[in-house]
Amino acid sequence: MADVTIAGLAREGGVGVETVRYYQRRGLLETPARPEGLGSNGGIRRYTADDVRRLRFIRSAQAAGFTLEQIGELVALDATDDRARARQLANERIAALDAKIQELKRVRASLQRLAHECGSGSEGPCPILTAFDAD
Amino acid sequence: MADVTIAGLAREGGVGVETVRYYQRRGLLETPARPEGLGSNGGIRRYTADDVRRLRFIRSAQAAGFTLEQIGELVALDATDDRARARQLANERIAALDAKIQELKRVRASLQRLAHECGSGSEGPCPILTAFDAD
DNA sequence: ATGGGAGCCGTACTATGGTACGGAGTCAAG
DNA sequence: CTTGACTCCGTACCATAGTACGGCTCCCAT
Repeated sequence: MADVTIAGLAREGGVGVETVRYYQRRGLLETPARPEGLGSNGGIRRYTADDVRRLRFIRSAQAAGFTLEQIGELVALDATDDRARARQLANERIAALDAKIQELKRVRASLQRLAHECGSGSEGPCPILTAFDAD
Repeated sequence: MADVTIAGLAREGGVGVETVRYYQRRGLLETPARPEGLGSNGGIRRYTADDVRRLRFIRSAQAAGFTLEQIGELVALDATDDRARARQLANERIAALDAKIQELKRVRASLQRLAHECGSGSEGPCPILTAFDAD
């Protein structure tokens, strides 16, 4: 993959240009040096496959429930060899994910019950407000 | 359960007083009339078990991923008998939950792999930035 | 009778994660 | 040689979901 401009990077990462800039401001992505001097395209920054990888990492990590602040730590960590810290962060997140998954399953069951109760018959209100009562 | 003041309601719902007020402003909770006239406690509003139920519903629905706006619709819906709409909202959310649960499981697996790779050996960085690459 | 804690209310501020805007420079095509 | 697309940069604005603040009233205990 040839180096790309910020728009290309954004496209590869599935985000908008402004979001890339925002991540740069947050320190999650680096801002490559502007090529200066003659013969340079008007100082347009170029991004590498590495930047794309980083950006995709950010999106996945977000999906995993990390905040941008935590992601910043992870990104920084990648350059170090503090395996213990990396493991710790991962394990904390796994525990949080497990809890979250359980919770989502519970509410899913409640919604299923609600949909079912609202599905049979066709009169009167269905008990929305009590939908989660057995949780 | 005797009727309670706003602080009691908040306590029962596991939220702060300010949050209750916020929900009232959003129209998710009703603001009971202030008892006026002599013999009334200085116009302090009282909340019922029904309000507590409502508040708890809001919290559960939030956990289910509904936004406050959607929750507003659900609460309003409870008073009607539009079963179809209620079912629709529930089913949409179930689908979204299923997707979310799958996604969380995927990233969980990635994190597990990351933790594992960072766990064996104790030298060099672990490949944080590629942790999600197989997703 | 007085001081503290609740309640009431409006308004302002916060955090998170973006999204938009305006001006200036630069490049390529028509 | 102008038009349009894109970059760069700073700054401002947005939505969501709260959280805090200050001023006022009121009741109860000391």
